[in-house]
Amino acid sequence: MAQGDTVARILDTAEVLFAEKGFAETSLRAITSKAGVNLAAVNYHFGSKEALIQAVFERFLDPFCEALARRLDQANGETRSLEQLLGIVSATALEVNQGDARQLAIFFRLIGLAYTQAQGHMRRFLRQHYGPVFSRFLHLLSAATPTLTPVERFWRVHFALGATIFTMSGMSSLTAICSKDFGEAVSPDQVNQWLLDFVAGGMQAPAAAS
Amino acid sequence: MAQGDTVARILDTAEVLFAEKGFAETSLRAITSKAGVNLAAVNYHFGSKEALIQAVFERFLDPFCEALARRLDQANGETRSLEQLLGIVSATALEVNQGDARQLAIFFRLIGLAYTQAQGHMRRFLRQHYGPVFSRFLHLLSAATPTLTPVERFWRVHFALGATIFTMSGMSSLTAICSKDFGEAVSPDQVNQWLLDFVAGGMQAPAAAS
DNA sequence: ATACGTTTCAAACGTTTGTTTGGAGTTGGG
DNA sequence: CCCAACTCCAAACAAACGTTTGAAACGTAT
Repeated sequence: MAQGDTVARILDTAEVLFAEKGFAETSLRAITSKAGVNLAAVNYHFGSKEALIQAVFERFLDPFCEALARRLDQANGETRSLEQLLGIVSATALEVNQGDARQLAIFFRLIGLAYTQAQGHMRRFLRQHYGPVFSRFLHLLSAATPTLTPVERFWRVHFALGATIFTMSGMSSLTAICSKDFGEAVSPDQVNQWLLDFVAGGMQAPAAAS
Repeated sequence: MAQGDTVARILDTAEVLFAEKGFAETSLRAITSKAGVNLAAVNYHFGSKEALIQAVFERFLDPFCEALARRLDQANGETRSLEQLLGIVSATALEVNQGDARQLAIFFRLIGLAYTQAQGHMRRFLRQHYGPVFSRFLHLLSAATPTLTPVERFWRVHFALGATIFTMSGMSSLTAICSKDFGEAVSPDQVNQWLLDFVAGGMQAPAAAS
């Protein structure tokens, strides 16, 4: 057993198991035994299970938000279409996961879990740490969808978030079903492109007369 | 305490608590104490916690699928546009929940949980019981979106599912944020209409040249 | 009134959970 | 060389979990 970085081994294993089964369904014993470290290591290095969960999120969300901010800076001043803006987010997600499909699925699955399983402290943590970047993106999005009212845009953003998170977090099982039913394997890049088409179409859809 | 229907009281309470916190995070003690029944009542009437979860799903999914099939029958033969088809599903969801916004949120939250937290037996149960209705809807959807390839339609359906489930399941907290940020309260019906616009736009979006 | 099937109840069952403990290894500077 | 700081580990901790038990309470037909 390669000793040394117990912390990294715990984070690696916890990330995978959390993505697979959720937070409550993943015990510290499952994590530590699979990681090959002692049970007490989690409480020693992180303090508690909650702190471990936060550490897992920080490790993959910090680089993502930094990379996103960098790309937004880089494309600053240029006139950006909605497609360009969505493409930046997509490219950032691919960049921080180095194009690894498995890790990309974990990435989105964790984000989805944060949204659906987060109780109280987790939501506060996310908003405090990553609120500013999200606000900045929202501001740019406003410029790219000038015909929408703020309220309508608010809701469409969440529709788009739902489509993205939901699909990407279930990517592995969905691609399996897809190739079984249609006999053709689709690449994550292809799905990603289709998702961009869908979201762009939805964001720009005309408001129906009520 | 109104005695008599312990089973219904357990189902009512479990439904709410499951929707709030998920399956694993909701203990039988929390359910039974809030329902005002004895702890052993769950195992006596349902057999196990798993069986209780399935019973909760049956109770709200059976009426929904029956109502959906009825409406699809009723509109049979007519040429149906995509908007009409989506409207039928939406109207069915509203019908079985009697327009109650709170119950509608619970409805979608449970469906979302079934998708994201379901492990093995639950997926099989859902597919066995409700697969046929879903297949039938898919067939009608194919007719309404003739320009899409089967594979592309498959994925766009899941994008739409994600947008719907994700949004509706978080409806209560989202409407709270919305009214806080924009000062105006939006009705669930309004959100529902906006969602239909978004999904229709996404489903009919042109495929981008890669 | 008696007997019977059903339902409710308090209490305990054995597991599993997150967390804590005290001592054994390991490492690097005085 | 030795002390101090850090890390690891087997073991135990209290608490919470789903489940089971046996008796009490109930309504109903005999």
